Amino acid sequence: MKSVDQSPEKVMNKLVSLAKRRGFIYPSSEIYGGLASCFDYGPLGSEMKKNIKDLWWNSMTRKHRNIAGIDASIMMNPTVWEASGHVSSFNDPMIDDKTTKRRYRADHLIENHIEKLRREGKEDDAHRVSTYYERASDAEDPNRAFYDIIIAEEIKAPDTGSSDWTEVRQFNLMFQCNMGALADSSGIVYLRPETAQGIFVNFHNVRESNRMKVPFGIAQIGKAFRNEIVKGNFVFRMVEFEQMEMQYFVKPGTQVESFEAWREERYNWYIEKLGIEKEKLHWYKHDKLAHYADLAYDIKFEFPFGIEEIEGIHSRTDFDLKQHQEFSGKNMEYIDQITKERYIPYVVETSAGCDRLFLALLCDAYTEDVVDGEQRTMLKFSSKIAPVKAAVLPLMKKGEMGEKAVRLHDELADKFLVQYDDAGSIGKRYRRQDEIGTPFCFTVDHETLENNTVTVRSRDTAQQERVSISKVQAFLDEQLV
RNA sequence: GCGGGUGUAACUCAGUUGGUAGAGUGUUUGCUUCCCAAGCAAAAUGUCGCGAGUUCGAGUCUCGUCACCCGCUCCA
Repeated sequence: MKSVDQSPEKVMNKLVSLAKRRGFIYPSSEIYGGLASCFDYGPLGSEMKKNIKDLWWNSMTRKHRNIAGIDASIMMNPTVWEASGHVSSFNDPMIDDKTTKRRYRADHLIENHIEKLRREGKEDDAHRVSTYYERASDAEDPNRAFYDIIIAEEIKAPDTGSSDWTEVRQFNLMFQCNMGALADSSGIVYLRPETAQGIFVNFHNVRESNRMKVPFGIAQIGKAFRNEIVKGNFVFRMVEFEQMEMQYFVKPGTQVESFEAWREERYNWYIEKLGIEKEKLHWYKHDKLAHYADLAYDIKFEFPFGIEEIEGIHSRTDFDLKQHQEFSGKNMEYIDQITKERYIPYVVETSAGCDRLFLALLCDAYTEDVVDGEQRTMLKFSSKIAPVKAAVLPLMKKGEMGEKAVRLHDELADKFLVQYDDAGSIGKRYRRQDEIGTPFCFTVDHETLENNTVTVRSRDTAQQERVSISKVQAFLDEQLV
């Protein structure tokens, strides 16, 4: 009964409006017109996100004796990002051609132009442009200066010959900010574009304090920031997002074996722990590898807008630790005390997008069906991730039913997130809970007053059974495992 | 980034040739003593995305801007 007959935009629109109406996700700073690609988690959203993170954290740290969790700072010594390659490989002045929609490095265009002039024997022109170019690089606004040269020299795109230029913009995926009161380059720090580096720089700290032996892992949940050019698809691609990452350090040569083991474990987590439909998960093998990787697979999910990545499992080799050894001058080797071997460990990374997973679960759970001839909207969350675990509803709010229901609610609230609702007809209250994915409703009714049992109404089937009021907590305990 | 579309109540939307803002749903309160969005009565909620301009007068026309959606493009 999934709404497969609906167009993708329809489903996404419904999800976005449901998410806002019921307090899962709001646009950020909405009263000021919002901010591109930023969203806030509301009361239900933040509870659900916490459930996701707790599940991940427990299965990745507590269930593994050789994995420890950390929470590194978002801002780090800027040299970290030089070592990781983030500064050098994505910090370029770019210019777009509006007609051909191609993008070029502005500095490359000018350098090529100078070379071309030399080849054509126009040494004077080449020298002149070259002088401008050198000055431009040191100018207060190099982008503007590059742009002025490109326009003045009528530089055209090398491949298309077109020259319908936009402004020159600095394209850096990292957000910069200034630490300290002075806004000069000396105080520049970055908001981390990935959480992984916080783990790598703490390799020895964690190994030492937790007496870790290879193979071991370090896990972390935290925010990362990317100044994306393309934003959109609700919370799928945000500039501020939360990663759930684990870096697993292994002996060189054993990385493939470890990689396969993690692939299997991570895939199964989605199906077994989160209850995502297997048919909606897909593997994607990277053919083009990032500079640090020797093997990379993504777990993708069938969103209404396409099949997109929710987790990457990458074999990162010893690239990161090696880089940090070189840039920091600190030895990043691991010493095996038994075999006396010394080596820089290889790393297998599992990196999941928390917000993407949130969205995947929302999409996966969205269901429209018919109960007694009436259409209903329901979020069929697994009970572990459902934000509200149960609702307590007095059939009638006045009198003894209301009092008993309040007592039951208060009792359950010690342990579970439960809602109390006495407004409107009982049917309407069930539908309210269906819409936010609450697995169970306990209704205090006439029979409760006679024999202290309540009606348990289950979300998925709308079926009812009776359970003793004293056993409600045990019932939930059992159902929510 | 480019092109197209959209923006009015919490949600979905209407709003005529420019003349002081509407509906349905939802929410709240009361009644109804209730097991799947029932009914009756009442109420609250609006920077008409934002800013300029034209006009005696702008939700409506013009320009700019922001946000979202679709397509393309890009993507460590």
